[in-house]
Amino acid sequence: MTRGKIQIKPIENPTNRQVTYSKRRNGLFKKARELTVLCDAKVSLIMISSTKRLHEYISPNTTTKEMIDEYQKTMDVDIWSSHYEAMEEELRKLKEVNSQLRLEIK
Amino acid sequence: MTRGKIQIKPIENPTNRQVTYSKRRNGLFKKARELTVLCDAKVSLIMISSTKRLHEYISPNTTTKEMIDEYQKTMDVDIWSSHYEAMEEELRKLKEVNSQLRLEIK
DNA sequence: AACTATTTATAAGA
DNA sequence: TTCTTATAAATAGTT
Repeated sequence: MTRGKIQIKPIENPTNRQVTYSKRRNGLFKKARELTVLCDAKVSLIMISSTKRLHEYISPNTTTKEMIDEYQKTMDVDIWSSHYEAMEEELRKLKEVNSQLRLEIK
Repeated sequence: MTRGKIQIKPIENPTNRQVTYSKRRNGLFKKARELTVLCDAKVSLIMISSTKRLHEYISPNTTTKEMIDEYQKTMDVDIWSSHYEAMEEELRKLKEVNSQLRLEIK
């Protein structure tokens, strides 16, 4: 981009990669903030670096949960379902035990 | 920014607002893609326009759910809990019935 | 962290 | 919506 155009390909050197990540992360945050204000938009932006650090931006007029709910509704996917699985298993077992107990009473 | 610098404040004219939204949304997508490739990062970007349209970018090496799980872990919030309420109530009732049945057996 | 030469993004106009 | 282009903004390489 400057001092010579770059190719969009993985930066091998870890230090350079981290520096570029920091610079561009800030650039992305700024753009997200501007979009929010200029266009009355809602933006959720979550970034995880190659060193596993997490950074997020969320528009002031919303919440991350609200954005995810909206995403789920619009994309017609059920992002919560896997979280129900353990609970469903517990429910199933309780019902089974319950049936057994009723049989014993008879 | 061009043909004169702009102020970062709400665009009142709905048509202009929509045009700017489209342009900047594409800009943000491009930056998100570049960050992913250059820095081996994971990016989740969800945008909702003032006209309630939703657009998203998710890095190819992850999923929206994985990003949300990571967010939750890092931020130490429980974004799922409100989704469990009905199930928790059902579990509570089943356990109660279960206890009653055990009492009857005795 | 700062600097700056360039590239990139984009506002307004067509 | 899509293209153009003058200008503002972002940023890669350097210090």
